[in-house]
Amino acid sequence: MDKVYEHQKTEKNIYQLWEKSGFFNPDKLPFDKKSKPFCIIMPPPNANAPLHIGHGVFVTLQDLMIRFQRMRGRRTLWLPGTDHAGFETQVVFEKELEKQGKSGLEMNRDEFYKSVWQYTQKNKKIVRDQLKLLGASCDWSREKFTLDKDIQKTVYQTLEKLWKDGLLYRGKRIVNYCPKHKTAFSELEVKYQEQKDFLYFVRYRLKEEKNKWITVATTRPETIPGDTAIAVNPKDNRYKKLINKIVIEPITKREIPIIADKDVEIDFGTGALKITPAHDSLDFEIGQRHHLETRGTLDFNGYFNELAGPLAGLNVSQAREKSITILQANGSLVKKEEYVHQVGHCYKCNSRIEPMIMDQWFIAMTKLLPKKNKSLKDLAINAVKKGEIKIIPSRFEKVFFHWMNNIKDWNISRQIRWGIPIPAYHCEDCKESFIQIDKIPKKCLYCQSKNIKKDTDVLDTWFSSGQWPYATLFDKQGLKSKDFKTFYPTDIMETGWDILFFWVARMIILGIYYTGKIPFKYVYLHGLVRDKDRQKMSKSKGNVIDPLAVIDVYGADALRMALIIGNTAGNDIVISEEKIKGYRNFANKIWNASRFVISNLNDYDGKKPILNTKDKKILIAFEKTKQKITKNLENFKFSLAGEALYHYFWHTFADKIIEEMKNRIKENQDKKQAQYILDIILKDCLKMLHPFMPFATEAIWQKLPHYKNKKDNLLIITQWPQ
RNA sequence: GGGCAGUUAGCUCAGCUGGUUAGAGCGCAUGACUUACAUUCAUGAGGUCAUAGGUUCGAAUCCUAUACUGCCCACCA
Repeated sequence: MDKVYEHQKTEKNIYQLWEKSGFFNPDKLPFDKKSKPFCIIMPPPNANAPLHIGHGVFVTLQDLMIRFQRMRGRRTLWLPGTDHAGFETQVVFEKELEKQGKSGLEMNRDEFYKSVWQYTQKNKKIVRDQLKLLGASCDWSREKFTLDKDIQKTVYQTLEKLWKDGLLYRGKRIVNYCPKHKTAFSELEVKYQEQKDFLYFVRYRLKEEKNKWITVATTRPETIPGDTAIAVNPKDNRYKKLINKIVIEPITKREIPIIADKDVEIDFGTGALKITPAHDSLDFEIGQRHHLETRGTLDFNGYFNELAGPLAGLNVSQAREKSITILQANGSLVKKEEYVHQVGHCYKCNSRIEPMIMDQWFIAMTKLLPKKNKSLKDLAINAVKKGEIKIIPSRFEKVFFHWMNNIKDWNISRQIRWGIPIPAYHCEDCKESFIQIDKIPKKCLYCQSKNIKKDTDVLDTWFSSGQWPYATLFDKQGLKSKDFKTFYPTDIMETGWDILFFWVARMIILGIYYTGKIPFKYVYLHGLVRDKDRQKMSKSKGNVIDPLAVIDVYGADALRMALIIGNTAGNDIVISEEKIKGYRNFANKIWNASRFVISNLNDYDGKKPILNTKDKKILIAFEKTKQKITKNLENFKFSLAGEALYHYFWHTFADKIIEEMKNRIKENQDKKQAQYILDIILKDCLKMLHPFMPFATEAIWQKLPHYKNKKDNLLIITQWPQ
């Protein structure tokens, strides 16, 4: 054995050794067929970029659980995959094109799709190689991509079921529209930011009485041409007499009514609210209640149209300036006040989100399922309430309930080109829309007209990844597939807390809805990785740690250990090069302690000698340590388990036990007992360290004298010390 | 506006179903090339566990306030 542990020499060979064994595949494990299965479906990384250090966290934690359970004799499946990541990938890809001086707009739809396809295939391969470098013991024979034919088929079947159950509808609603990306988003993709603006007080003259006015407060005077009413609270004594009167809108001089609605806050501004149903969600709601016209004055490129009168052709900020000028000139602007409020922005490009009315597909979250007294929302809430699904740490259950209780219908239409096309058709004659998944329809489902058009939108990427736990386990038999029967519900969903709503909640909803069963029993939420100054890692800050570079210098085991220790559920973790270096040293410590033990076992027969009290005490203390470590692992306390191992191995086993036995062996005092203790403890330590630091421990295991010539004797499937 | 978390050694954090002198890693100081390992070893310094009350025989750990810090959620125009 070398004097220093050299990971570069070892890691690749060891991974190949495992792969060749086939033991990543649960069907090939030499365990009893009746032994309990254990399954984690890997959260699919986006196939649009190499992995970053944050991915290292999930890979390490999941591989840790997987290896632990495999060693405990469970038929263990860790199913890998990648995500096409619709909008995200399109944005990344277009940036790449830009760098080359090209534009996605130059390509037609098919060309664009094909180019992005190739791009993701390339990245898929990179991601796969990186996962291997990290030591991920996942079953590559079951690898999936969210755009695989079978996955898409399942996604369509879920969509069709929702449609047939009346839970999928198309409707003109206010959506969050990004004028730069020209697509609508769900609530979750909107980032609210505090912004300093002005609150403009604008007066509208009453039609019948020349000198009477009603004043509203607005931050968006440019939307005045879209006003179709002024609303006041019916309880507001100031305005009671004005209800149902007509006023003149001050920019395009249209006549609009004053109406009464309970949602108007008496105390805010003047207590009178201008209603622009086409460009504000509350206004839209009020507009619906009062059957007001929706007057869309902004087009999808972010410019005002002819309905905006004098503002036509301007963008939002130009229109705002011009509207103020007009209002000032005709005496309608009473005053303006500085005003700080929250404004929605696109989470990607930070453009201001424009609430717009669009025809989109929505999933009804609160509508009752057929023949059931429950909605999709209820299904998810109940599963967590009843404890069928446990979220770790449990404080996130509160957050989950809060979000679920206030959930809105989910807009799953995206106006982009990369993704799973929505299998929907619109009839030009009767204006109805319908879903058809197997073949392209020739006629309208409702009026038999042949004048139908395909929907050009794609599905929100979370709609497909929301079905990941069952879609990945299905084969042609769907619910009856062997893998589905064996591994579903899966055991643990391990992911970051930042996608609890985006992803975890949707998996729970869709999983229970489609299969009738929960998708997983536990949700373990890890924290985000930060640098040593607690800063979020990002390329623009230049503080990113490239996992590959780290592995190259310090080894995958060191990186894994650094990502586990100090990492507790739901809390962000801090990582620095010094920390990784420390665990590189630990790997070397394990190597050298093992080297010493192995070199002193030449004349050891492996039989258990009679031990004196002192030696027995050493073994009893070790038993306790083993129990503590196992218990911590069972309870998701990975950091504590790792720390205990680290500390025991270095400061008890290496510093004390080896030192003592070294002398005894040298002086030939109770030598057999000394050898026995070293052998026993080393082996069990290697076993327990294996899920944390798989490469070094397996490499050492292969050098243990007793196993030199035996086939199949891999640490990866060795039984966990009891 | 609502909610959640954090505040423990110079730094990063454990510990928190209450119980002996409060722990780790890194850093620091001093001394060692002792044939498993200098990616090492030995020894050591360093904390009124944010503040103020309370419960208790006993609190870093439970309760109540307060102060910072961070995060999440929300259609007051």
